[in-house]
Amino acid sequence: MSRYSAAEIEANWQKAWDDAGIFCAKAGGDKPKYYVLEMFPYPSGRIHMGHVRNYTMGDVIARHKLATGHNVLHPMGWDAFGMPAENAAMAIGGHPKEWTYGNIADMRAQMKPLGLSIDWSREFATCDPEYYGQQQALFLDMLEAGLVYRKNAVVNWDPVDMTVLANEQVENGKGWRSGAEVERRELTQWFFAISEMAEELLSALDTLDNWPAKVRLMQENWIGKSRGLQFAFGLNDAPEGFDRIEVYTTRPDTLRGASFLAISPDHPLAKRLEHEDEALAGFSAECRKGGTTEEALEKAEKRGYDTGLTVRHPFDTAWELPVYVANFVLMEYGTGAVFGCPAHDQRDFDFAVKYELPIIPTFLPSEEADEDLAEAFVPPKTQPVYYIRGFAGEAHQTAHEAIDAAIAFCEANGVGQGVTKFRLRDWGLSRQRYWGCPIPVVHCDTCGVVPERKENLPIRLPDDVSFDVPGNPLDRHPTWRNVSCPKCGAAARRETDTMDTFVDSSWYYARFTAPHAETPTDLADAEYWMNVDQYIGGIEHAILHLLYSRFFARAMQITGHLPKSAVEPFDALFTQGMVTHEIYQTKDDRGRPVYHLPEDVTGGKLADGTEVEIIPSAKMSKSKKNVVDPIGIIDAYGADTARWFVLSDSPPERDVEWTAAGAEAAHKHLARVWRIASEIAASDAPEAAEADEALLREMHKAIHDVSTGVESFGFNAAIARLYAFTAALAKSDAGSAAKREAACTLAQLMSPMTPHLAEELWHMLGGDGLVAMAPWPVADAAMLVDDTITLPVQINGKRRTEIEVPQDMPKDEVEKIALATDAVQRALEGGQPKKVIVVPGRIVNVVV
RNA sequence: GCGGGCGUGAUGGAAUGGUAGACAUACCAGACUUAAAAUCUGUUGGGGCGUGUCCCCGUGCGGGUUCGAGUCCCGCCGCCCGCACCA
Repeated sequence: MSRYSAAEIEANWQKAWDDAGIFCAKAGGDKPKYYVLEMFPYPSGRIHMGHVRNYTMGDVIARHKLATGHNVLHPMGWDAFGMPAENAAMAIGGHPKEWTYGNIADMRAQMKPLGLSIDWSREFATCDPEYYGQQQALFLDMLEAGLVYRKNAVVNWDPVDMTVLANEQVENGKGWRSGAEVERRELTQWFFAISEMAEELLSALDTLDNWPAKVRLMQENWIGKSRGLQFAFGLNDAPEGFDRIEVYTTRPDTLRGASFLAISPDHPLAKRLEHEDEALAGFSAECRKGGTTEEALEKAEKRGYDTGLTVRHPFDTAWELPVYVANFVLMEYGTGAVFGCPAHDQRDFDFAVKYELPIIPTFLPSEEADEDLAEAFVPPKTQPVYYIRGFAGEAHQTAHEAIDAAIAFCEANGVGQGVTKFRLRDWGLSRQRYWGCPIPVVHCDTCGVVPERKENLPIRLPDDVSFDVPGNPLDRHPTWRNVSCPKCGAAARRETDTMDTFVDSSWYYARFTAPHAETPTDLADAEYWMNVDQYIGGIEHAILHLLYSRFFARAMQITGHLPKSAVEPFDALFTQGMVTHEIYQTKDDRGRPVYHLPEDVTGGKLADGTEVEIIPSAKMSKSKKNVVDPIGIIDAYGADTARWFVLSDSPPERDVEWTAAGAEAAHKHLARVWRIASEIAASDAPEAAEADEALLREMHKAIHDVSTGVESFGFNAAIARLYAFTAALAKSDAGSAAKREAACTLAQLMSPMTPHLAEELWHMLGGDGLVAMAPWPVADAAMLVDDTITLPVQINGKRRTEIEVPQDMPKDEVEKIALATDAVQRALEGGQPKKVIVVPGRIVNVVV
């Protein structure tokens, strides 16, 4: 071979790794274990650059850990249930199962050429009956433990996908997948009791030191803990059973400014009143119709319906407040009833103005401030305000202090009690879909809901289904649902709902530790491999997947499927950025945008010479046609080039822009490294003491910086160092022995990023065995510091000159030399310096 | 509205409070070549003259702390992300 040929090299070395079986993980042994996992892909059929970046990062970690003497687990699988398979079946015919397994085969074939250090023997798809059968077993155990239950609830119904969605899957009132406006329906559904663990899921966030603060914060906000007062208003002329209206408030300090009570149209009292009040029924119906999108809510007028009823203020039974049914009160949060304090909430203020209700301030910005407010006075959180109707007498207090005082006052006077509430709702898992894990229960007319017997698992999805009509094919299957009751043997019906696909991905990491176990997990294997030491994936899973997984890890502990040590599933989390690309656009004759693929654009022009408009980089998407296919890049340059490029340039947590020029440059560099190494392999230059020493120093600095970079997700910085080391090696006058040593080290340092080229270099230079298994080089601390160093000399904090001094020269001597320099002498003008700061090895600063 | 993050050359970006712009891209110049490609070498934040191991300015804007601030603090401006009729 006379030049770098990725195609030849990569296939060979992949085979060599396979033959040696070096990525096959076995529990046990003396080495410390290391479990690195990237979020497994949905088998859409094609890998994209985002996958390449994600899996390359994981691979760098995995290979580095392998080389540093760890027993590494690095598995891969498929998040294979879900809507797209059914949509494909509806659109192009065929069966979701065939579509999915076909896609998995295609994607596996596209992924293999990347040369990832994956233990493919552990591969599974969540749609394998062996996997979802164990998930059903897990479900039954959770059912027994009271972690899953059934209830009648108002749910989010996606009219396009014709299924229920979890709260987490509704974004701005629209289905996360279909984008359709979500409707409210009342259905009997299965729920995971995640809200029972709210406090634990919240407080344990503090232990996740190696998670991005942003993700922890997002989860904290999602769990939404609040402290407030729950109390009741007494209702005058109450219908039976409604003499007390429960209210929850986080601002009990404003209770003396209350001027009305507002209840949700879905509040039991409102529903009761509807029967006798037609106008109210009409009002409520209209409220329910309104959309829940951000825009709709923004525009929607805050409206109320005066029920004519009144409540008594808890502090003064003679003080009566009107009761409204209002369109802005949610039944889902708190108690479905709120008191309005117009003085300190703009919405309540507007409401009060509209319905001519009193505006009573409880506090003011200062003692001098006017009590007549032109708008609501919302106090700053941390600054004290002047309470005129407070609970600690008239006082300057922060809202925080006042709230505590109010709760204490109310509790002491028997008006309600302080309570903690969470925003987190239970996770509805029922989906009215075919391509998901069947919920293993049976409905019996006499026994009710009966869990399946474990020996009947897996409850397999039937193959003979059709998708010619919308809805759930399981529901209309002629025989599948007809079963006998596991308890009494009478004719019964199988549950036709399947599980939310987020269930599948909530425990797969645990299954990887023993993918063929006859139970969901094997405790010994789980004990050995868990927790995942490093998890890598997109920030888009910050809430849903990661919160559900944290819940499942706990649930699996309770049901005995994970050891006590595995409370949190993921010890460290890294969220990587996206791969973006410029968008190329022209306009058609009606002025509508037409997008063009990057490969069709050269120098800003199409093949026919038409200029394209270049729109700034954005996430690669089919609709904008700014997609670069990894397969094309691997064919043209090889996997190592693609891997090198996605790691260079941008820090891994940020987006990286894919450019043709950048990919080409990456390839040029790899070719250069190959050339330099082959020259070194062929040369027999004599030793050159000084140059040899200089090169070895460079080498040890590179070892240090690359090791640090790889360990701290500073891949771009590690690569920058490798560029510099390569340049130093190319320029060096060292003898061939020293050069060979340096080149071998270069191969080792490059091996996590460009494993195939690294093996080739290693082999070419006479390295022993596989570089993948060679012990990672260790930097010699003595070689990291030069004997003489260049110290910058500042005058009044500005760099003016520099001095060469021995590395270990005492401070006072360094100071003398610095003061003797021309620049300092000039600045001193014969006088004495006011102060001299010498930071050893860093800098000298002379203050004149 | 609430919460968080970011702002550095033409571009992506580097910089434990210690030489701002590493490394790469792009551009320009040179070597090799009949020529191009490939390869190699060099220059490139702005300005000034006195062309120097020179001086001034420079990390969104304004202030502060410090011997020293891209980095820490306060206040603005801009962009991005998350949450949101949450009581």
